[in-house]
Amino acid sequence: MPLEIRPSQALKLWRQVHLDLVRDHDADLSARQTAILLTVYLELPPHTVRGLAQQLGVTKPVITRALDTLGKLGLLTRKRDEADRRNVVIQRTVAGALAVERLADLVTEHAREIGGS
Amino acid sequence: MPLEIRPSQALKLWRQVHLDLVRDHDADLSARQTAILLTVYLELPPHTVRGLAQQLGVTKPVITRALDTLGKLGLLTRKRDEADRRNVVIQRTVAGALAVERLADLVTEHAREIGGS
DNA sequence: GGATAATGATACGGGTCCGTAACGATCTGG
DNA sequence: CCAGATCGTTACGGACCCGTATCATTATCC
Repeated sequence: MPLEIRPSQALKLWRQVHLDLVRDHDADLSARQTAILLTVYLELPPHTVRGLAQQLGVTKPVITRALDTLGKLGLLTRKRDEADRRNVVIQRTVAGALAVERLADLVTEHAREIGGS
Repeated sequence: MPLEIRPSQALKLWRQVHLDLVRDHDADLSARQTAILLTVYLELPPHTVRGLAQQLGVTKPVITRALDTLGKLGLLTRKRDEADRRNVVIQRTVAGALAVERLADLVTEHAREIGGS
């Protein structure tokens, strides 16, 4: 059973959630950073720099820098892979899980408000 | 009739759309820029710097700079208000309307894909 | 008309991010 | 064991954005 949503509703939803994110002084994440954050929290581990770069279609330094920022915000951490010490494994944090959960609530709540318009 | 969506679906939707935005090399807009763009295209004109600053809860230079960027991308333009020449009216553009429409399609399409999960 | 208020833009010092190119560390295979 | 491949990070010059304070322009009101 598909999720029914019309273009006009989609835009209202997108706008309202972004307004909330901005007004709550949640860090002003870019589209790239958001994509990385959600990929780490929704897809099965392990997550590596190279893997994320491939999934997003960007270069590795872009991922490294985004991880610097997201790490500074406490939304995730890095750990050396002991099996193959060339790799770095990106791990979730409590703060990151809370932020993602909060985003989910924001979206669902605004979706309910919008309703049939 | 409210728009039914569960938190897990909301997150999947949010991630998929952001992944598409990143992969298509659509300009990597921040949450603030997105909020401004959608406000201009969804709310009734006229839009001013001061009005947008109030709605987003940010200072005026933030709006000015965002308009610089969005203007450079061709997504909207500024025009002096002839009635009160202190004001600047933010106007929509064809390219901006297309980008917004494309975002709407992206959201609706991914919503359909996600369905009952 | 002249003081006051309001609007949007700009200056500033500091931080972040960009893409390209190079780098050190680590693994792999002959 | 050592050349080559692979991983993530860093260096670099340039562009953008931040928040605060200030600016020029325009309108208002006595």
